[in-house]
Amino acid sequence: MKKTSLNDIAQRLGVSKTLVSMVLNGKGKEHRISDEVCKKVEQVAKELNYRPNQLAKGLRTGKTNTIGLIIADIANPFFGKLGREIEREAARKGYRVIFSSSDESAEKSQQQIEMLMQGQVDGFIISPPMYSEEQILNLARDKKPYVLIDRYFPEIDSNYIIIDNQEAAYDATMHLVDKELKRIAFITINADLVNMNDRLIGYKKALLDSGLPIDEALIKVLPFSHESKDVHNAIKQLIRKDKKGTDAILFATSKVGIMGIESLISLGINIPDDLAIVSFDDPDAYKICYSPVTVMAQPLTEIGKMAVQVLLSEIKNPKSSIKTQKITLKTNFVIRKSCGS
Amino acid sequence: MKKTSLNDIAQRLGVSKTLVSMVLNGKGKEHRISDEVCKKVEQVAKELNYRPNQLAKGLRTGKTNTIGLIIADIANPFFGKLGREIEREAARKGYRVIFSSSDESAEKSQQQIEMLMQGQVDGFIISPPMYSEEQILNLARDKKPYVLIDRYFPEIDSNYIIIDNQEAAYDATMHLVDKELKRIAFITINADLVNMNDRLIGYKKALLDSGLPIDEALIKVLPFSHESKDVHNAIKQLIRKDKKGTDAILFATSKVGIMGIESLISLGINIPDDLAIVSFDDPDAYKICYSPVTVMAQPLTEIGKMAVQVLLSEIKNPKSSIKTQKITLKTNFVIRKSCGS
DNA sequence: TATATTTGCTAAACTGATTTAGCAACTATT
DNA sequence: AATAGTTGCTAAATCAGTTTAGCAAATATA
Repeated sequence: MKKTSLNDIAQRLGVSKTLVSMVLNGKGKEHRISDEVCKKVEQVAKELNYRPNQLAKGLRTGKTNTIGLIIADIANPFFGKLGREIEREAARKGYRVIFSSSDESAEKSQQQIEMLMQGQVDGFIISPPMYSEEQILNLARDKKPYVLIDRYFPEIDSNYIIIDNQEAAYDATMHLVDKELKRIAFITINADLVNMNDRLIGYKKALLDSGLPIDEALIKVLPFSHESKDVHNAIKQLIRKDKKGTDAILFATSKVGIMGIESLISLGINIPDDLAIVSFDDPDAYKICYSPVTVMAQPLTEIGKMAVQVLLSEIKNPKSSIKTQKITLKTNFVIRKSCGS
Repeated sequence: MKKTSLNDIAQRLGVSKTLVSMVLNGKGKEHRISDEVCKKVEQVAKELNYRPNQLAKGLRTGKTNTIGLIIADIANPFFGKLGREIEREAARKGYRVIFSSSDESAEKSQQQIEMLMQGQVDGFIISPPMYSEEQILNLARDKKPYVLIDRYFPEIDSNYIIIDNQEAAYDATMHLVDKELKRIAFITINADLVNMNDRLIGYKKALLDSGLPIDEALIKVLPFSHESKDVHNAIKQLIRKDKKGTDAILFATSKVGIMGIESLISLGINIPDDLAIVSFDDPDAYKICYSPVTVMAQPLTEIGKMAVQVLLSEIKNPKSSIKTQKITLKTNFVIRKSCGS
């Protein structure tokens, strides 16, 4: 049972495949094909269960209706949820999505972009790893539509959808300040990424605006490829009894936060009585902690939708690439028990 | 800056594109192309940064080096992690992965399969939703390679990779029995899927083998599209003080388990003192509960690897479709605090 | 020396669609 | 009646590769 092609339909009806193609693309009227013939073509197409070969179509038209999505790790719930939203919106617009996890490695992301550049995707949605500026510039040079998400490169004029990281960190910190907490720690990762930087800036700004000192001992920058033990060490340093101690911790990512809570539990620290915590992102895990975690949740549905929309607008109207779309969304602050309600 | 094609290379060297194609596919020797020419071709290809157009290649060869993955929901950490493993193994073998979330809907899965059947994937890895037997049979009829994961249809002879759900549920239940817990509840979902059925069977079998009665009041079958409130109601019924109460709960999925724990927390139930719990699957959330959850973890890396390997073996050697590969893997029982000890 | 084989390469067909250019046959206009 | 325009359709080019069949020249064999 071979797949039916345009030619099969054409031959069966004794017409040209040109005609069949036109009719099935809804251009029958436009090309003045008689109604009678149009109907016959459509009927036979249905009968033979015709599905156009997307490869042939793509080869000829240069469009594949496929989006390449490059994120850090699809197993990370943050990217999983974001990926789902992107998939959903793309499907709504008739697009498929190819996922690739870059593990935050510029090298892998480079390989993946190259692989997908070989005529298989119409554009990219990318959460670019550190030091991948070159790749992004290459995309622009090759006139391949793309949108960055989660972070961007300030020195590159590109489309992007991000959240206001500075403001989010500022608000989260201020919430802790308002609870009369004085020694507020910040645990983040050593990533040379604009979003991480902005979170640090927001945190510091909030302290400054509140007249609190910025104590470098309270700012823990974990190695980029951080593991449980790195977080555990940082936390042990923060809660050392002989030092002045810590009243609260702001976690820069949920990955760090989850490890952090694991660590705090193992140390017998009571949240929020001994220590208040607030974290970026909102994984399920935070809802079933003994003290559910107050979070700065990202509007994943919005981000996904906007990313697809911006990308498609660029795919469909390449001239618009003159003016890039830079979109900053608001976060949702969700107050739970972890910072003392 | 147009993309360079085979022809560009051929013209620049004054040779045929046939030759260039042969050389770049490593068939220079085989076709007795002189070493000198081979070298020149390779050099120019590198110079012009030549990347073959995969659409053209796919059109001619009928191979796309792409796998279609259809799962319930990529935002669900279970499928996220599994997807990641599949992606990893596929990449290792030079394959890309197109993800599609079916939301456990046969209709959506049908649409997605159809979409991807249009010449874009070489084969499928599918976690088939209920009542999608027809689609699977169609795949077989169209001679499209595929592998089922997580569940399968007993009446269809197909490749699949699953875990031993009966044994897993049996062991989990037995662990609770060994703790001298008598009234062991089972919360599952109303899914007409072989994996869910097997879990129920394993649970019942363990009770029988232990001489414990099977009390239907302890078996809560939630609606298929279950929400928090469904779980909450089930749990309220289980712990009603006027009834005999419940000593332990076995959750059939982590989605149910997470909602269940949320519910138990809100009701002020202490785990494991008031109630022991064990769950299938092992999301991050279970590690940072107040009482980290004892789980029956699935070997996701194994499942992903095997799925890709079985699929590729079938893609590369279609005759082997005579004998299907049915693989059942062992689960890992991870004992944590949630069931005492 | 004549024939057979090997070497090194190419032309053309093919995959399955879209798109351009254009051809009959018929109708309308002058 | 001659010209112009419309209607309804098709042939062929095109996208960028792979693959088949085969050719001329060089070399080997009888």
